Amino acid sequence: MAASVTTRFAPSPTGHLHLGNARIAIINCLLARRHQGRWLLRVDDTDPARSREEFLTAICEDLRWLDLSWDECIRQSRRTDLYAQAFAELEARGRVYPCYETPEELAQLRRQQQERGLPPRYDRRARALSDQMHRELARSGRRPYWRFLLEDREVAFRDLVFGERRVPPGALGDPVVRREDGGFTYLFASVVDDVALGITHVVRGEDHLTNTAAQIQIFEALGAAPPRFAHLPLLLDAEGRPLAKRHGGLTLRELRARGLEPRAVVAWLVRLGTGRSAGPEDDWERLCADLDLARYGRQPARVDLAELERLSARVLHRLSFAEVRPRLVELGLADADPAFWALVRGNLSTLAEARGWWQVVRGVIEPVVVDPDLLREAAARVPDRIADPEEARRWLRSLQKATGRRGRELYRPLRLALTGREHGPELHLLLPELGAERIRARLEGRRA
RNA sequence: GUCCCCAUCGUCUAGUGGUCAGGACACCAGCCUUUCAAGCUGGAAACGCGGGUUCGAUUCCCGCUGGGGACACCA
Repeated sequence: MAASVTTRFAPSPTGHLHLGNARIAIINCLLARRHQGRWLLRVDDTDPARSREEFLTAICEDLRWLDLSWDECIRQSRRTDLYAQAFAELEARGRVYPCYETPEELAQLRRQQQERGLPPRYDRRARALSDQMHRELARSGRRPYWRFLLEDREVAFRDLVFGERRVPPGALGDPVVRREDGGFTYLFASVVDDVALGITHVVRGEDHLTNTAAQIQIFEALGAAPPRFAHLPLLLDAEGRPLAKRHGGLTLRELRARGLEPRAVVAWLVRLGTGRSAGPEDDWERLCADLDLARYGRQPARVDLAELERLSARVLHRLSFAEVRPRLVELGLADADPAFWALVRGNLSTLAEARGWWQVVRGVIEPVVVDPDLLREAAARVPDRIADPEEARRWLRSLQKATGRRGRELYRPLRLALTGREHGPELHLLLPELGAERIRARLEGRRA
């Protein structure tokens, strides 16, 4: 019954998901899971002009990348019968009315109102049309578009993020619910679906906040109790510009291409705006357990990609070999083993960097020689085998004695020769993985 | 243009008519360490501006500025 929670994520397939969309999706999913409820993917493809199948495919792919799985996928384009039925109900109750203005006329009306310092709002002029005129318009082939007749009363509701909201009568114009082409608008279809699907919590972006009062009236006109609403402030980029106005850079696809860990993206997005920071230990259960809509602030939060990238690296460092194995295979590292992963993971910022280390550990690299004398000495002393870190330590200590070098003086040249890099795993852990042959060759400055 | 929301360290935020204005992430330093990372310890860092109200405002009110959202036969 009403004990359960049902939420939905309602993207329109008109573009790729960006961080802001993803945040809404995740929070909806988390809220449902937290209450053992249902999370639905509702595809808002009521606008045939802008919706594209390939975007839907991409959206699903992106959600799966984040490891979000929906209980059901609903496509609004296949539910027009349902909307028509609800529309007929409203028509029977006199809550919708036909209008005939052209887009140009409406634009002109808005312009005139603005010039007079008035808010642009539909003036219900079509309500004044006589039956006679309706007949004439119909005969001339004009098809109407339809508006929902708002009641002149205050609408009050409590938003889970924005708090008590009161929308005075007259603050809103009658919303369009059906287009001239017969299609239903988002505003209307959304309500009908929320009723039909038993949505209990509508969590969406702040851009929908002003729709809410009108939608509440539609819920009520349909004889349904409105769900709970939570509107989250939109996200801004590092420069403080709205994400939606960006050309790119912050879509999920781009972040994935950049090598970010999906688990980091999820945790970071959920915590953003709450004052609590995300850590690598924040798995799904943890995020679920302390989700609290009331903790989100009302001001738009900024996206700091550098922060996300840091978190991503820390998440990566904790992944087990079993978890990354399939991805290593995808990277062409089918032979990678647990020892390799344990050795290098702490030095990665993205998984793709493992390839470079694979070259270092099991492949061929060009040594960097900065201290030939030292390296020659070291090469001459490489034992036949270095089986484990303990033996490696012993050898390094012996080198210390033999060369009189210690600390950085000793280790930096060795590291550069052996790995070609300034930084990396600790040498005593690395040496056994390299093997004596490779070590000797690289210390001698040979490509190996 | 009209309406709504917001304004505290770099960032996300907590908070109060009298507080050492707290935390987290980032940052800086020290320790540790063969490097990086991690870890530990310490440090620097904020109440947008102008008026009120008040014995006293970061807190309450007004204005300004700034930011966000809405005002589509888009969603």
